[in-house]
Amino acid sequence: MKIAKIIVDVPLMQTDKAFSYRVPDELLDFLMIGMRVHVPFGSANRLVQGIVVDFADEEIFSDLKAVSEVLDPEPVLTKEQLWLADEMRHSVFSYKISCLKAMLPNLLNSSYDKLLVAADGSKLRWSQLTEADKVLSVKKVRSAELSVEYIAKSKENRKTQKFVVVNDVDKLSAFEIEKRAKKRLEMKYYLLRHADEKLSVKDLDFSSAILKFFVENQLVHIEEVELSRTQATFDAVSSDSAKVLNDEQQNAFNHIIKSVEKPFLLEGITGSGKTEVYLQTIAHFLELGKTAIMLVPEISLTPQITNRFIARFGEKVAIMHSGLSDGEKYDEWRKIKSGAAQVVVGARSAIFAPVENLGVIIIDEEHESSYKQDASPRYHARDIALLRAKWHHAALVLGSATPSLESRARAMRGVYELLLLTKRANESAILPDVEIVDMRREISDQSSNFSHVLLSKIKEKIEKDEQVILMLNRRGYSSFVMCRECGFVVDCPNCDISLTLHMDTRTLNCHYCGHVQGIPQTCPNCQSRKIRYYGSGTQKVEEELHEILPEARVLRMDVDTTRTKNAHEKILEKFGHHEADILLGTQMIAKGLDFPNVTLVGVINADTGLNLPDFRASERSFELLMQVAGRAGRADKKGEVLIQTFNPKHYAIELTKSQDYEKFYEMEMRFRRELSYPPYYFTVQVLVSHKDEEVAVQKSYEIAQLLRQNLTEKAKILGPTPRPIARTHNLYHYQILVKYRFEESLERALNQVLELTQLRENKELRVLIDSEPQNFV
DNA sequence: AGCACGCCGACT
DNA sequence: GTCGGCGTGCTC
Repeated sequence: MKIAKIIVDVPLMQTDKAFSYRVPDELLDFLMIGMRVHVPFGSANRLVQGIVVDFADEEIFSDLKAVSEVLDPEPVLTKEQLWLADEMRHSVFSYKISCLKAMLPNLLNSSYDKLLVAADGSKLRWSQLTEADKVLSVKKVRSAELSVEYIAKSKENRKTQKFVVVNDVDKLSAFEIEKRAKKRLEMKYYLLRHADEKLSVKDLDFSSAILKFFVENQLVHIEEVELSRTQATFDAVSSDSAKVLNDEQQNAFNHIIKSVEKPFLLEGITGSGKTEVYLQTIAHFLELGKTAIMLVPEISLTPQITNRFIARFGEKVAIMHSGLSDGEKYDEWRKIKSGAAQVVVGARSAIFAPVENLGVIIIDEEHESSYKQDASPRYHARDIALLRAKWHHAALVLGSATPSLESRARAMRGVYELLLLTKRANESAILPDVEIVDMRREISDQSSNFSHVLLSKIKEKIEKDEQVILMLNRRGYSSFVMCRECGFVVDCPNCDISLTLHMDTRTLNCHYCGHVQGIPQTCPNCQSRKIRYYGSGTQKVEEELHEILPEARVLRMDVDTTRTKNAHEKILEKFGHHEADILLGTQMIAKGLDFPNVTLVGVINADTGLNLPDFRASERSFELLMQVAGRAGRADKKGEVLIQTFNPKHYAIELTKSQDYEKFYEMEMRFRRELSYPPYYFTVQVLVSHKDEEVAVQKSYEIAQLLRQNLTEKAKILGPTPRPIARTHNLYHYQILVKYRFEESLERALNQVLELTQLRENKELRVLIDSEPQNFV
């Protein structure tokens, strides 16, 4: 008997293993590892989706159930991907099915429903019943008036277009149609007139009944053609060809294509032409008949970037990002799977793209924390890339102007090979002048967001018809509502956090649990009418700018103005056409924008992110400032950068003036060493949540104790401490941070912690394990 | 999760 | 006596 080992789509600890099913005879030759199936599961035999991961001939279980249905004509997951899922599990502390699902487009996940079958054979869909009808139906099921049938359905769908094709013109013209059938006659002549055209059924001006008549009489047939949902992008881009590399670029290129011994860290200042190196590297591997994955942070996955790849590689490119609909993602996935696309450009999850024969993986802006998924499975794209590069013997390139300390340290230790780009690719371009403005000395109006020097520079640039980018650092910042009389701040009822003001919808929103409420007119605490908006949202800065410089045309770019599809691109396009003088935005304007006419970049508040309780606060601030500074003066005009700060002496800010990554690396490493943080130590965070604060405290102490018992004395266990935002979703959160170097039994100990949640007494306890956490706030 | 089984209290 | 409430345990 052939037995299939199947991982079922029930993400729970108790079901997190392969289940055995009998393979029915008719599927013996057909079923393969990596295919999706539907299997009966549980005492009621409801159908769930599963993935075949192995076969066996024997089984200790006696009466196996059989696979009900196979969903794929060929495997949707490769052997490599199944291996990746196994490898991933050592670090992500998630379920295997969750790892596998991360590799598949959403449309390949089944949806489930139930059918209620009456004695007369009539059927009702459970999901379409009202609550009252559901109660009624349950009773009828119990009295056997109705029976239940479980259904599972793969959501996959393809976009197609139907065309009418005339079978034989002569036959059609000879075919007699009664005179009174006016519409049919009309259609006949219409078809004869357009016999050599592709007539889309959708655009046809005749009813389906008329069309049916012609089909039934075999005068025409319907042809269904599959459409790609992402086709449109390619048409608008004009192609381009390789540029000449300077000696540094050429050197980097030569190294990368020569050896796959170890990963490369390509460290290049803004404008040093990293992208051109990427493009030519990919081109090289394509010539060898191999494929490539190019990862870009989600936020910079703009048409400006993707178009460069489309311009170079045309239809060989598949683009994957979160802005695509499920259908579009599925189409791109199939383009890759079938081999039609050989270059994948995408955000984090594109690291799982089903490419075969991989030649090179490139991770641009490798320091970006968004490469780590902050929901389960908590994988880091860099780790997956290392695994895939190993499997395929592919080259791996990590690129950045400001590498993460982890990567740079590995390069220093010789784990990665360091490749430097120190010159701007366009040699006439000069590095911008960076000036730091000490806001403590701005004696003027305390409430203003603008220093005198920044204002006069803005005026100066606008007069010269040049453009300005202003960045408002929103990290660790939000606008809230406070009463000037009693100091009352409007908080979320579920979370210990102040609500954020959204002027466009005129609501107060909780960014954690999604709670929304109106803006109060009077203070809920003291009834004073002096309840005001605080904080510097971009909207408020925009208003102030408008007041001071009424003649300046301002474009605002933040989460509020980019909510709709393509809003992002439209704003950038407008700015590029000089329809505005100032682009005011949050972090999102720091990445990858290239506007030659921008000669001034102003940072309104450099330090809001600096004091966050996160050991990477300095690193993040430095990266951000370096990045935004790179937006100034990219062409022949010299750029200027003004950074407003209350901490002018902080090294993360001071060192942006000289754009000195080396010095920053040195200082930050010293600090990391002193406090035993990465890259000197590895970290793993355990997050414990419970609706009762006392239980949360008690359980987190228990867990910390358990870890202490199982780890060596060299491991440092911090906490438990309340999270910076101690309560969200009506749950109290406590965190434990383990810092370690070599702990053989760590994985086992952490799995033991997870086992604790299986105890009945811990039913309401939530434990989350995050290896190498990126965000502590 | 989602379903069945089983044990207890409130009813025709 | 039975109906239905939810606590408990299992899923090849």
